[in-house]
Amino acid sequence: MNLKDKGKESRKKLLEAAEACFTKYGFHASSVDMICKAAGMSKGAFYHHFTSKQELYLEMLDQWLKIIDRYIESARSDSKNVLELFRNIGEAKLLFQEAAGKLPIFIELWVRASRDEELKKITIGSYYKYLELFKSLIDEGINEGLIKKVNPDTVSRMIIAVAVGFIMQSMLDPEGTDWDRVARECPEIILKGLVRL
Amino acid sequence: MNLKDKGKESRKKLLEAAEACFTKYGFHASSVDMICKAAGMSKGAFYHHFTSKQELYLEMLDQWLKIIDRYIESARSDSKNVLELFRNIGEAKLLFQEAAGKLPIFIELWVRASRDEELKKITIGSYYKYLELFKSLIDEGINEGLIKKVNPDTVSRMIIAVAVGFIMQSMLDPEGTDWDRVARECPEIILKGLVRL
DNA sequence: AAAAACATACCAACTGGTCGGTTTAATATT
DNA sequence: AATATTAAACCGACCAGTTGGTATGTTTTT
Repeated sequence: MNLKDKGKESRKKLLEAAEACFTKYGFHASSVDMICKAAGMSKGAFYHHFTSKQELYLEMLDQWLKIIDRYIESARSDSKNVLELFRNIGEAKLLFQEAAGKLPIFIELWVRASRDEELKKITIGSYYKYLELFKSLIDEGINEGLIKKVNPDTVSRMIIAVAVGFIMQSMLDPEGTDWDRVARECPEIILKGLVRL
Repeated sequence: MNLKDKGKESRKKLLEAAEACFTKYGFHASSVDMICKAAGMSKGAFYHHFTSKQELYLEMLDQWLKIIDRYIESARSDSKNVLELFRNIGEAKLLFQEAAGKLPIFIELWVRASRDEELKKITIGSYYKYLELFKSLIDEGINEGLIKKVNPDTVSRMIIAVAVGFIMQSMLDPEGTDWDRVARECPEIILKGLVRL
């Protein structure tokens, strides 16, 4: 293997080891030493590839956001209209299976971001991206007559709240219920409402 | 002032200082030294009143859970039926004003609890308490014919998801919208649904 | 030979917690 | 009322352990 590829591979190994540690123990409790050992490499290698622990964290985050992007994009292209999109997002098999292990990191990021300006900028950037996406979808739905005349801002934030809230709960109480089922049923309830007419 | 009262007061001062620090910097980043300085006391005093940083944290948490209890209780007694209760909980003036500053601690607790067995027991205990409360309320609503025949587990977890999700968002983006308004409008939307009939 | 990739020893800063001693207030004794 | 005794409240120097990060040297590929 040539040098460049070896470097890339080491970088990847470190990133994967870090991800595993962060998931298990959290960002702070995962020391650089621990990550290095988990990756089977030395501290020198670590600081050869990354300038700091935070930088590695940001790169990890960046890769993760790209995955979410792809996921949303695919849900979007699989859907004929807004209602179907919501149902497809709720399907969330990807979110609760493939990426389930990474969710604690995501939540921890959110908490850290509220106190770290650098993280906040990045996180809030993505947050607004999805917020605006949802808003425009709801607007669209309203114009098409599919959705009631509601405040798109409120509803968008509500959708995000539900998603984030489920992640939080599944983290605390993973065995408490069938989260796949909850994620499946929930969009339908939001769309149709609780009150008996 | 007598000794006993002086002790209680010091304890209180430490708890308040700790709460302020935890809110601003988080549990980990708030060192015992920092808390002591903020309280205007010494480390000796700290460890005279608490056996560890964690113990203080747990006591703070305990007091906080009692406040939430009182809040839920009052919303409950102010409501004639289930639907009204949901609307009153959504009112949430208490939640987003009086206690707004404490919310980051609450979320951080949640994240820490997913990794700390002692914290998890306590947190999940409260979680189930409210979960069961909501479930029984929804059952009641279904029996009364006010609410559609939905899965009470799903809906209960959805309600908690919305609440927690809003807290998370208001933490990251406090000025992004009128969270009071969102909290007011949201229960109505959940009750009535999004789809135009 | 040059440069990228990696290893090892090391450090300054900081952490939660301890410990011996001092102050202060309540109580018992004279 | 004055004094001695006791125990809670408090202080701050100190410790052992850990951390992120550095400095310097070695190996490996180009």
